[in-house]
Amino acid sequence: MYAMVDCNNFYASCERVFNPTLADKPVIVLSNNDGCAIARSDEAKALGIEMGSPYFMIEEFVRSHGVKVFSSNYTLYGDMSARVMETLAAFVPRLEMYSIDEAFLDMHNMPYHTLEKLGKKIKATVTQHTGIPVSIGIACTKTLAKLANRFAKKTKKQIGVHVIDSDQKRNEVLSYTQIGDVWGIGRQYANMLQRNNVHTAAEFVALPDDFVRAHMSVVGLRTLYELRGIPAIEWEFVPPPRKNTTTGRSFGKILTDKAQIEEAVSNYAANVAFKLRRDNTCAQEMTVFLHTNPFRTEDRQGNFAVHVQLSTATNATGDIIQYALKGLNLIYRPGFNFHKAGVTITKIVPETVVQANLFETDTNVEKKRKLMHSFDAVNRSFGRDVVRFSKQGYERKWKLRAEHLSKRYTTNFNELLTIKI
DNA sequence: TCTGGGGTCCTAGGACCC
DNA sequence: TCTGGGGTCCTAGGACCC
Repeated sequence: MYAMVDCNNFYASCERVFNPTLADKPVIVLSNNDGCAIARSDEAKALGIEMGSPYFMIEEFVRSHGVKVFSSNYTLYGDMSARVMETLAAFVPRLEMYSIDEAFLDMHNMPYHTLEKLGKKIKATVTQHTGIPVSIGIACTKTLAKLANRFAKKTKKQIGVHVIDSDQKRNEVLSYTQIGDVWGIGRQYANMLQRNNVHTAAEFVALPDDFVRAHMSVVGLRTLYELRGIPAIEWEFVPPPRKNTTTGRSFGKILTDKAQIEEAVSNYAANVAFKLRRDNTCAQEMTVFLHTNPFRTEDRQGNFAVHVQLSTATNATGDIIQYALKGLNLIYRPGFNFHKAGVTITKIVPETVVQANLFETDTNVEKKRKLMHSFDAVNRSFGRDVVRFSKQGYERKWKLRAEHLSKRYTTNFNELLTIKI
């Protein structure tokens, strides 16, 4: 059996933990650049604020309804996530962290009649340890556990736990679940299925295998089996190595000036280099991209990208910045209103492979590695990037907006929660 | 003025090889 | 009538997830 544990309205819940006055108030959390609403408390959902609503469109509404607004504070959410995961891990032999706010728990060998009770215990303990409310679904496949989780959230809010341990309970959840709410079935497939008179998960499981294979490939077939109670999606207790990694962002405002774009791209490159070092990997190939804003229909549009081969795989910030700027130089055109840029590492290799390369000609490799090690250590100790490369600049005209940022309560000594007594 | 960011997997089709 | 057959590798595009 699989338990799917999912934090309710995770980002909004994190903000509430450190500000109890928000307890029953509508709360939303905005995406990078304060662009869209990406997390909403139940109260905010009840007001009709949709997932992904552009903030500038709902700003008036939000103000007049007393909705509390936060910019994304990923440092805080990441740390809270680690605390939730740590709590969950104590209950089971193995756990798969599926996303920042979700985990599958291995409930293998646990007697059916104890599952509901255990679920409740897990939920209560997470609340006690972290203050984050969770919902739990338990079933014999991952996809059914996901559905059970959603069922618990929607129909058993107070209990927050639902176990599918019989055909009757499985049928109940399948009939309840709209086809588009099934894990693995997105908007395109939901539309296609509805055109074929399939509206619920129960109707979906009755489809012939051939139909699903033909219209939804083997991925759809896996979902079909999973809903029938046959496990078809493997455990991933150890996350597989990344195949690519991106740092790309919208600028805080439109940029046309090459020097400013270079500064932004240098910072994205530095960030990507940091991620590589954190994972003990190096970049072998990268893509640099530069986009205009598709919403500004009055502007001339252009999406430019170039693929860059690195002569030697590296994760040194200086090297990565150099390659990224070389790429940028190839794609930059004057006369466009640029809005977003980024660096994607498209071929990642383990650090150890690079070190073992007999044909390595760059004698500075070891020196650079030590330099970057100290570089990271210093920045880590300050909790921000105090040591920087000159190309990263200090003007930061491209910088993101974050006008509603909460504090990093759990990871920065200068931002601890203070209580007046 | 203002519309997020970061991933994965599968398939079809073309290039190329013997 | 009848235009080989069987592979591999790569890429672009489309679908999905949070």
